[in-house]
Amino acid sequence: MLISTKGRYGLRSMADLVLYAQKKPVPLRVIAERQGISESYLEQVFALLRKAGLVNAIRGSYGGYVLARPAHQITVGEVLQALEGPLTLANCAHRGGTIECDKMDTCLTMPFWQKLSAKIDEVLFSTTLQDLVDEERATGKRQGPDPQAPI
Amino acid sequence: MLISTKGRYGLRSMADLVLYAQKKPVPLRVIAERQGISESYLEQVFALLRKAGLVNAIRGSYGGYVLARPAHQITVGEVLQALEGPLTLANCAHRGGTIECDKMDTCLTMPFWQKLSAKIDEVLFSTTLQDLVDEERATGKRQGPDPQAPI
DNA sequence: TCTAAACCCAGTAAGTTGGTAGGAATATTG
DNA sequence: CAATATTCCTACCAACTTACTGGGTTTAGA
Repeated sequence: MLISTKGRYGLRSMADLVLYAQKKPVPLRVIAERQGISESYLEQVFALLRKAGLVNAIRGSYGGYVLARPAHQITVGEVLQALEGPLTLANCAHRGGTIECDKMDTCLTMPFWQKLSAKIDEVLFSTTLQDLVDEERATGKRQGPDPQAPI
Repeated sequence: MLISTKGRYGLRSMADLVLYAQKKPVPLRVIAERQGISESYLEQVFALLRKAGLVNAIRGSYGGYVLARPAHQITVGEVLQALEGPLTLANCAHRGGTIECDKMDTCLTMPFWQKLSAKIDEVLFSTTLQDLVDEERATGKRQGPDPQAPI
């Protein structure tokens, strides 16, 4: 399992926000209940998301969390990077360049890691939160109220 | 860092075998020295590779390891799977099907994990050890003797 | 003022990582 | 047969990570 619960819970929670935080902020208690996740653990997840500027918090009663940007402007890669740290496969293959590897000249595997990383980034940073819920709508799995429906 | 040293050391060692184990077995001591890896740690890596049927061991003096199959018949995916265990991103996305997820019906992220896993597997299981050294030859980085050269 | 929420920090049990150490079994060479 | 070089096996370890739990503080709406 390459992605920890932090990343998986966080991504599910962000998708949850897309669906349910259109009109007003959603409190963690509700997300935790709906997604079956410990609320105090989710706190730590959202602390990271907030620090990364992906969600805005509204404190006090009737508060909660909302997306900081429209769903189609937040990529899955941004979310996972905020929660899991840099998504590198090896030191020699990470977004934006190469770092510290004394064997760069002779390493037989570096080009492979870089190629794989590029492929992964291609998916991660081209898929947005909107894509997640759109796919869901297309297959007709979703349960909650239609967030796009006029009220 | 999604791939641990076991996977990275192992892949580098397998590439090393492609280059240097054409005529006779290569002892761990030599690989460890050439790749700058602890020999006793490499032992554990090669125990896994042997159990996965990817290398054959020759015991005793003048022994060592050789590839169990030609380099173009061993994929990077096989090597990493033997060393890292199943390369799944989440429970709901692993090679050959879906397992235990009580939220399958409503999970917004499952299709994404499956799509990403498929992309990764595409690279992992279409790249062979031979491809690693071929790329190396193309860019002219390699140092050792040409294993394809007639003797 | 009551209450519901975000926020913050500390701790923790279990598992993983990246090794080290010591020795037993096996095969080759002299 | 003896010496040597190798694989093979098991146990151990310290540091780190994971997936939480708990206790309290601050903030804002009714």
